[in-house]
Amino acid sequence: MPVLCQACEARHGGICGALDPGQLQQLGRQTARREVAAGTQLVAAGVPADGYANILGGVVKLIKLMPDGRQQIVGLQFAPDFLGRPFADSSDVSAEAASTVRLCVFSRSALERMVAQAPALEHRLHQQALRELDDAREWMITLGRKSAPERVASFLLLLAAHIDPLVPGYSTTFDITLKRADIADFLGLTIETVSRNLSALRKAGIISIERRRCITINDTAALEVAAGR
Amino acid sequence: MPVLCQACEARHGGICGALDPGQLQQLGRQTARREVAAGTQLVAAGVPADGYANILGGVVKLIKLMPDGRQQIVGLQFAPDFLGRPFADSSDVSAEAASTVRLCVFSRSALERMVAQAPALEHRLHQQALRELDDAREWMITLGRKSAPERVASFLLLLAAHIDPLVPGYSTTFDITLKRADIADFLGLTIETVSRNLSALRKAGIISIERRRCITINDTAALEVAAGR
DNA sequence: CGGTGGATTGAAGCAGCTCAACTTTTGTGG
DNA sequence: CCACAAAAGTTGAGCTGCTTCAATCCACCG
Repeated sequence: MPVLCQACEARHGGICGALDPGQLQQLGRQTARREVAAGTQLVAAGVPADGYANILGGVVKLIKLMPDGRQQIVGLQFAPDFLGRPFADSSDVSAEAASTVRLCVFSRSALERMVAQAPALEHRLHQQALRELDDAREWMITLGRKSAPERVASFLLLLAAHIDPLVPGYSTTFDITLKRADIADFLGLTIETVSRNLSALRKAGIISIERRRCITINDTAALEVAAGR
Repeated sequence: MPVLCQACEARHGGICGALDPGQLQQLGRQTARREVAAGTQLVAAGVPADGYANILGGVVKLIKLMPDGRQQIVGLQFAPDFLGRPFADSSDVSAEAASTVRLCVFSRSALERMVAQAPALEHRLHQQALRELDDAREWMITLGRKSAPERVASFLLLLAAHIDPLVPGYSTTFDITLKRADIADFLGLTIETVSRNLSALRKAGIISIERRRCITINDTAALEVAAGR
């Protein structure tokens, strides 16, 4: 088993966990590690994608754009998520690195070859699609029915839950990788409203903020209440 | 091939399209047709589901509920969609018939047996999950970034596109199966705002409304503009 | 140390909500 | 089949929470 894959699989179930050592080695020969800077466009909506990737580290934004420029972040992806749209020439969402992102990239044909050999691989992809569907629907209630304070609290909990794949449950101290504008686009709010509500949580003592990017959650239970569940 | 399945498959790709005639017949022996009234709970969130179904006709609401009673409809399903959460004991969304719904129901074990025999069946389920994911993300931009008038117009277009699986593109005349309260829960608005904006579209001549339930789209292009794309 | 981009804070405006009255449709029993 | 009740929908008026617009602040970097 390639050393890289060991590190990758140590986390909870990347898709490669479906492969046996031989298959893993075969795929390993067709993959490349890459590190991209924050802001890099990884997938362009409507443009045929050249390949796929597994996320080894960092945060990826999934973005949908309206013709007039309004935009909505429809999902965040973290290690060890699979990045790309299987079985389609192009995706209708764009993906952009929100932080420095480490990727394990491979071609479309390489993936298709592996799927043909290992049906369990498609099962893993299917499971991830179902998980993303659950996440998307969970976020729909946030966008449709929660107030601004509840949305901001929900966002902090979501980030705390996923930012470090090695920490089970919530991380208590972490960097918000996203800019305020990204948070606003994720929450369906304006940057001013996001800022005001972060300040409110800070003043309430529920969180602490250092240097505007580093968050400490002082009271997880209170934050959950503030998030509306 | 069972006669029932012919009618079902005539529509665009229900999951059974993945089966050969022999497999179809085998599955056919383990299925039952059922018709349920509007309002019937089909899947309860968090409760182990006894089985799955294909939708043969009607509209199904997928609902998420907050502890304090606020609710959000996170999706609508139409024929020939598959209903249920594969590979999980329970779903975290509830499903309820929004109209009289005709179903082709089968047990969990029946589905699992067929999946084991026909890998193409899982591929179909996977494709539907990806389609639902696309739909959910498309709706997230509606919830997060569109104004009330845009949301109402978007809803009418969504309904027109799916209400009759035999009509390609948009139906021009159809019944809104949903109550105003359902529409509000789908759009993240109140019933009053939904009502006002339907009236506005009617006064603008873009749609006509008869007996409060039957909609005619007079100007599809104008409705698309009103929907924000 | 000064410049730049992102973040915060304040004040005013407005879109959608709440509350309330009324209308239309649907359902039920005589 | 009609009378009546209940449910669903519409419309209006006032209010609230988020946005908009504007000024200021702060971290980072040459």
